Amino acid sequence: MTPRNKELNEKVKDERREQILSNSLRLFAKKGLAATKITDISKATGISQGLLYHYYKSKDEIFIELLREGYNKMIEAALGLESLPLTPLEKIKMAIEKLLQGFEENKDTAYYYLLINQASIFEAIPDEAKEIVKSRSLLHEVITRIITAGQKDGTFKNYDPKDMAVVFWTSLNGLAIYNAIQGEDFKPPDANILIGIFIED
Amino acid sequence: MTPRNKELNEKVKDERREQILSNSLRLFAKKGLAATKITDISKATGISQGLLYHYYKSKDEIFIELLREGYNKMIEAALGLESLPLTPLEKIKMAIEKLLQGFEENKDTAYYYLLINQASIFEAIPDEAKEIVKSRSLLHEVITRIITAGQKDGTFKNYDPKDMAVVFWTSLNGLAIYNAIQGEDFKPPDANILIGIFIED
DNA sequence: GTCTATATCCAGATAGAC
DNA sequence: GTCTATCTGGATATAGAC
Repeated sequence: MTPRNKELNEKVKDERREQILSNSLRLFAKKGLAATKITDISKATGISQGLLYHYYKSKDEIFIELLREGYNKMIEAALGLESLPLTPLEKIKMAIEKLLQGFEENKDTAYYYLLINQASIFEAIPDEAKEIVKSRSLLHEVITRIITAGQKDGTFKNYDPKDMAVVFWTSLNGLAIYNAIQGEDFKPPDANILIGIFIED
Repeated sequence: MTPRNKELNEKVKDERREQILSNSLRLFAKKGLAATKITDISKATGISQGLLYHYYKSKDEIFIELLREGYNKMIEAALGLESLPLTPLEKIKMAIEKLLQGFEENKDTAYYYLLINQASIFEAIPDEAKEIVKSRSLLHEVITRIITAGQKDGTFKNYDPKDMAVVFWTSLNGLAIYNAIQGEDFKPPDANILIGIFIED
């Protein structure tokens, strides 16, 4: 086998792994880890159940990889947002709008939220998954910093910034769930309603 | 067997059923329907696995009964709130405070939320459970009516009342989830933060 | 009513042929 | 790489003894 073919094969393998991940994300989000059968995933991907083990060594491994992926995306987005040359208010507005828009345009965004929720709430998930969700506090910290800055410059209300960050995240999480439940019927609420948490308008 | 004994036996049976329900609620909320094994429930209740089938004919039946119970409690609470002789603002304040307080004092309140979420999100739940969660819209309608009244009397902001009801419910739902995740560490955020969704303060 | 034993089924994972 | 066949374990539900 020439190096060229080797490279091509690797690419094909990666693509197949991508397909598996993508199908698993939807299934895990809509059925939950325990209720999603390995055959559900193989059927959705159009391969035999045995072949799936050629790409991943267990159902848990797929779940963990997706969870890690989801977390990384969120943390990157949060840190990216924080570093933009914007006022705190503009940052919060942008976060809310981007997320609501993301929910509407691409179901994957909301699916990742559902995965993280599962991993956070449920006890019966792999240890490695539990480890990943512990980093949740990082996201709270980013938002808390932005809120504190917004209070310093006088634009934000003066409640405990940690409380405000909790309300911020739990509200968006609640909306992600609502979006997943509504499916195609989802219509995002006016972003200004949520911004009322932070400022007088 | 005298009627007196019959009555007593019925009572004992009801109590045992109550214990099973109570343990199942916690387990279903924390592990999910699919990952909760019938032996988990019997162990928690301190009875043999076989005996459980004397009280309920399947795991699904227990789940459905709990779901129905949770819904009835919420709808009763919502309708009760609506009929109180209070202003719309007072009603909303009361709803938020009572719920946050309920989350803190009694984990069952949040567990019911988690059950309803599972039933709403997951596809792999019994048909009868799906039917129950369809009545969710009733709760939205009650809050929408209160919001509309608050807009008429000029105290509430003038966004689409349906959007505001969505934000209201999804926020509280998000907080219920957060509470369940935090467990004993849960400290409810200042209720006034949420009230900022509705009014200028 | 309560338990232990067991029938039945199904799912995760592996083995081996092509 | 891909499939079919199979092993193994575990979970639901039932049966039957006490």
